[in-house]
Amino acid sequence: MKNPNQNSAASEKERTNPPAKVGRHERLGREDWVEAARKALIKEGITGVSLRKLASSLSATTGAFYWQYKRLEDLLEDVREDWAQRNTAQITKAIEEAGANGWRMYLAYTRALILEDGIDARYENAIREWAHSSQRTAEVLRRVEEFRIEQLRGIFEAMGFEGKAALMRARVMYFHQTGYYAMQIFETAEERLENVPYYAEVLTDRLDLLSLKTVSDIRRYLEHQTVPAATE
Amino acid sequence: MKNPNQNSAASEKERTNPPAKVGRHERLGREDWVEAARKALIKEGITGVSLRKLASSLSATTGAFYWQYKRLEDLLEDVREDWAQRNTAQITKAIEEAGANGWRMYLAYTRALILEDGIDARYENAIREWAHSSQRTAEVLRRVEEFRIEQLRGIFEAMGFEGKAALMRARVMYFHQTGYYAMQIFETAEERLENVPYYAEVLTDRLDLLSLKTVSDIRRYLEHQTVPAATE
DNA sequence: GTGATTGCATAACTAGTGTTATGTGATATT
DNA sequence: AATATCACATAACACTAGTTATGCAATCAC
Repeated sequence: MKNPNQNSAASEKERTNPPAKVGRHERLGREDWVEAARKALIKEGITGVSLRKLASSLSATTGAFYWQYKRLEDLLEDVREDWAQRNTAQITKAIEEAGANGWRMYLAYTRALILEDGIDARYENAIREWAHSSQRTAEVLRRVEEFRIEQLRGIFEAMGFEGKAALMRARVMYFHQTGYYAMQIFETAEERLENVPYYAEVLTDRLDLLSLKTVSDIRRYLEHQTVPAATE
Repeated sequence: MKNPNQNSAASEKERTNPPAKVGRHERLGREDWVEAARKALIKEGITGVSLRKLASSLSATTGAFYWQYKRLEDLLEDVREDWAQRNTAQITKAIEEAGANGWRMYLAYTRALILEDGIDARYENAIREWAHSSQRTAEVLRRVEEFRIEQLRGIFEAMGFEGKAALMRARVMYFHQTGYYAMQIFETAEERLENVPYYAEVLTDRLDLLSLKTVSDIRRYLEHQTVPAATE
C-alpha cells in the first residue's frame, strides 16, 4: 500500500509538536484536505474539486495546499483510499462478527447497510462518476467491487446456494444495491426497513421476515435475530 | 414537449434548400452538433463536452456553433431529449407488441434489452453521471426512470404479482439493471443470454428457462417463445 | 453586376484551472 | 536577541472554458 494518508500526515506533524493547534489557529494536515476534497466530491462531483475551492472551504489558499502535497493528484489518491476504506471496513466487520451462519451473515450485511450506513451512497456515486474520467479511480473502484461481490457470494454459499446460483444471487443483490445508489434514492431508514422482507424473499427465498408486522419488529430482528414473544 | 430537436433543426434547413450539402461541403445542422455532443458525452463524460472539442470533431470552429445555437445549454437540452427518446422508445414498442401476457412482456423486455440494445449502457451512464452536476438533467432522468419503473410494474402485475409485491419486483429488476450499467460491465450478448434463466428465476419465480441447455435455445425462446421439439 | 444574406472562421474577452516563485509573520532553536 | 525554519499568503504564469465581435467568402435575390 502506498502512502496511507493518516500515517504520513500524522508523522509529519508529530515530528515537531504535540499533535495540532499550537499558536492562535489550528494548522492544516493532510486529513483536512482529504476531508475537504471528500465533501466537495460528494457535493459537486469531481469537477467541483478545485484547489481554490478546497482552500477557501478551509479558509486557506492554494499555497497552503502545496505545503502538504506535491501535486493535486496526490491528494486525489488519498481520497480514493479514504473511500475504499470507509465504504468496506464497516460491512466487512459486520459480516465477520456474524460467524459462519449464512442467514445471519445476510442479516448482518443488511443491518450494516441500512442501520449503520456502512456505505455512503453519495460518496459511492461520486467515486463511480469520477471513475468515468479517471483511469486510476476506475481501477480502485473495480478492485473494491470485485471484493464486495466475492463477499456476497460467500454469504449466499453459506446459505446453501451452490456454484453459479450463489454468484448470480450475489450479482443481483450487488447490482441492485448499486442501482439503488445510482438512482439517488434517499429514503429514511424506516422506509428501507419496510422493504427488507421483500428483498430477502426475492434474494434468499426465505420468508422469515414476511411475517413481521411492524418496522420496529424488522429492526429488532436485524439487530438481534429475535422476534417478540408471540402473544397468541 | 419543448423544442423537439429534429423538427426545429429540419425546419430551419428546409427553409432555404433541399435538405443538405449545397456547395462544396455539407453544411452543419443541429443534429450534427447533437450527435457530436452525444458521442463526446458517452466517451468522456460531461466534462469532455466542450465547444472547441465538438467543433474540432466536426472540422469546424466555435463560430459555427453559435450560428445554430444561442447558448451551449440549448444544445445540452437537445441532448437530454435525444437520450430520453432513444433509450425508451424501443423498449416501449417491444412491450406493447407483446400483448397482455405478462410472461411474454417480460421476455420482450429482456429481448429488447439484450438482443436489440434497447438501452445504450454508456449513454445511460453518461446521463446519470451528468445528472449529478446538472439539476435539469436530474429532472429529465427522474422523469424517465419513473416511467420505466411503472412499465416494469405493469409487467409484474400482468404476471400475477399484486400490489407492493409487483412494485418491489419492478424495483429489484430496474435497480439491478441500473447497477449493471453503472458498473460498466460490458459482456457480449452471449454472456448475457447465459444469465437470463437465472435472473428470470429470481425475479419472476418461473423456471421455464432453466431447462434450456444452450445459448441459442435461450435466444430462440426469447425471440419466438418456442423450444426445439424434444427428441426424446 | 450589385447588394444582401448566409454560414461560417478568427480572434479577443472574461473567468476559471493547476502550478510555481516569492514574500512574510509566527514559532523554534541556539 | 539573533537566526532559522515553519506554515502558510500573495501574485503571477500558462492553459482551457463559454461567449462575443468582427471579418469574409460563397451564395442568393434582383
